[in-house]
Amino acid sequence: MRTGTNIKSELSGRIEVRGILGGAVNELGARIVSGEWPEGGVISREADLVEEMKVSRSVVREAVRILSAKGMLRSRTSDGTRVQPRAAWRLLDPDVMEWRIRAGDRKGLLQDLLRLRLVIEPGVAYAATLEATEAARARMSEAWAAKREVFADSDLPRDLRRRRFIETDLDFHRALIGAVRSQLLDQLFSVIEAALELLIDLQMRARGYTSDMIGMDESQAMHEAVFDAFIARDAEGAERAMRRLIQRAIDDAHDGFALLRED
Amino acid sequence: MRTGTNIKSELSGRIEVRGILGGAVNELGARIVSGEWPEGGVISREADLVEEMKVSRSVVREAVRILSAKGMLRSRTSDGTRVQPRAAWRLLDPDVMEWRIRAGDRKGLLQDLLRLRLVIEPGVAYAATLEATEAARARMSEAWAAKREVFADSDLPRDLRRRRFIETDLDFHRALIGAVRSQLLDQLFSVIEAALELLIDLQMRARGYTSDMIGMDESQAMHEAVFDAFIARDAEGAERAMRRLIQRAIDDAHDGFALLRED
DNA sequence: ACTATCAGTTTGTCTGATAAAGCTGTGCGA
DNA sequence: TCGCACAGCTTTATCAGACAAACTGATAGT
Repeated sequence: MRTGTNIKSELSGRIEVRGILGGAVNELGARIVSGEWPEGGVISREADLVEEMKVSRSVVREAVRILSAKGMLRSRTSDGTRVQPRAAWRLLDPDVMEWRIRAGDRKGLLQDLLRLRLVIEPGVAYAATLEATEAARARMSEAWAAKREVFADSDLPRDLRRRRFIETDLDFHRALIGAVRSQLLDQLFSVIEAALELLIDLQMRARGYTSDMIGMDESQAMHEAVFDAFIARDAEGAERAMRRLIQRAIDDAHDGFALLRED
Repeated sequence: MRTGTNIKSELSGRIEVRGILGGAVNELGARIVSGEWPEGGVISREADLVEEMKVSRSVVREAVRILSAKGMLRSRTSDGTRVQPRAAWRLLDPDVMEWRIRAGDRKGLLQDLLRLRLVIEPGVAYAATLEATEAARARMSEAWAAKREVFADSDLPRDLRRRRFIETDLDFHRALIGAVRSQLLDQLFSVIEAALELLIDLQMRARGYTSDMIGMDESQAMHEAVFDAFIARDAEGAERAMRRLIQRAIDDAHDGFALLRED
């Protein structure tokens, strides 16, 4: 089942794009986020795109439709197809997210994503603690037990342990979010999570090493605080503990990215 | 500029869809959310859609592409075009949101949206209080002053006052969110806000009356508590006050919807 | 200065033909 | 009997070309 590597090549949740059209969509999407055309500016005419990309007009048109559906383009007869202002883009769409991540400005995106998590997850912890059903409480206990077990198992190979640490960590957060029972929240989190995963992965590759597990102990203790408060039905306590946890992740990420280029 | 009515006919942020294609996209989108085809089931073949909708094959294909870009459909040669599971739909996309709202299950959607607000906005208040720049603090003060002025001005015609009350209320929340300086958060909120607006509007129409201003005093006092804590840089206080505020809105909405059909 | 009109540009829509992908049943061989 | 290669069928994918419609900007007439 598992691929044997924890390297993610693509952000999950994306639309499957096969064939010629898939290539055209990705190319166009990448060209747009790259800033090849300014916001509000017209892109190449259909006829020109046909030549540039060596595909038929129908493929060009369908690709443009897809990008338009994501808020990135807008066509009008005789005026051409224009790049929409970024504020109109579906920034939370996995495809848009991936193009942006690959196009650069990873630091800004990372900050934005982590900030979003910092804003949302404490509230999630609060609401989950108050509203969890018995089933949800049981699921949380399982997730915590699994996380704890992996943490304690020092016999595991370093790499496998690291992978399982991340997996059980994600599952812990997912279980908490699941307790709130909101489709919108589930989806929101899955996009944030996938984007962070890709971002962090690219980051690690760029630095040419697999991050070690420094800070694991603190992280584990902080998760325990969240879990304990959750079980004790202490919503405010869970909220505070979660805030500390995310804040620490942000500090770590900041340190990690500090070595990088921009800013 | 203003239309003279505060009735919203369409959710803001939607892709502009003109012409024949626009009609086809909306029809197909509506048919999908209506459950005409089960999740995972194949929809009509291209050739059949051409007949059903009386449009050309290119229009059908472009419409399908747009819906696919929103995660609602997926096409494969020889297997047909299938409705994707709801979890794959871009639920936060304004178009998808509008189709869902119009298709029914308004109560479930309203609950989900309000729950999302309840989870997010206290965290927003917390982060905004900590991170606001001087400019953001000034903007908040303006927003609060405007809200206060409208509230105090009992000379305004009832209808106008109500409208301005809602406007200044929204602006208050927008100013707070702006203080966090996150594009993703801005966009997330704008979708939630637009959806709630449409939902509440349809609700009021359904009940055939314009909601009066009962509860305005309490609402105003709660906003004041948020503002005061924000100004005093009391992040936890702002968070708590915001939570009370949203919770009350939820209770009100629940009362309002209680008269309705389902559940 | 203003308006109606016309020519030109670009996307929108329709049609038909062919390619490619994927499913399904058939029959051959072990 | 089981499994597998293959052929035929279904459906979407891609290409090509023609004409329609929407909009722009220039121009001519008042």
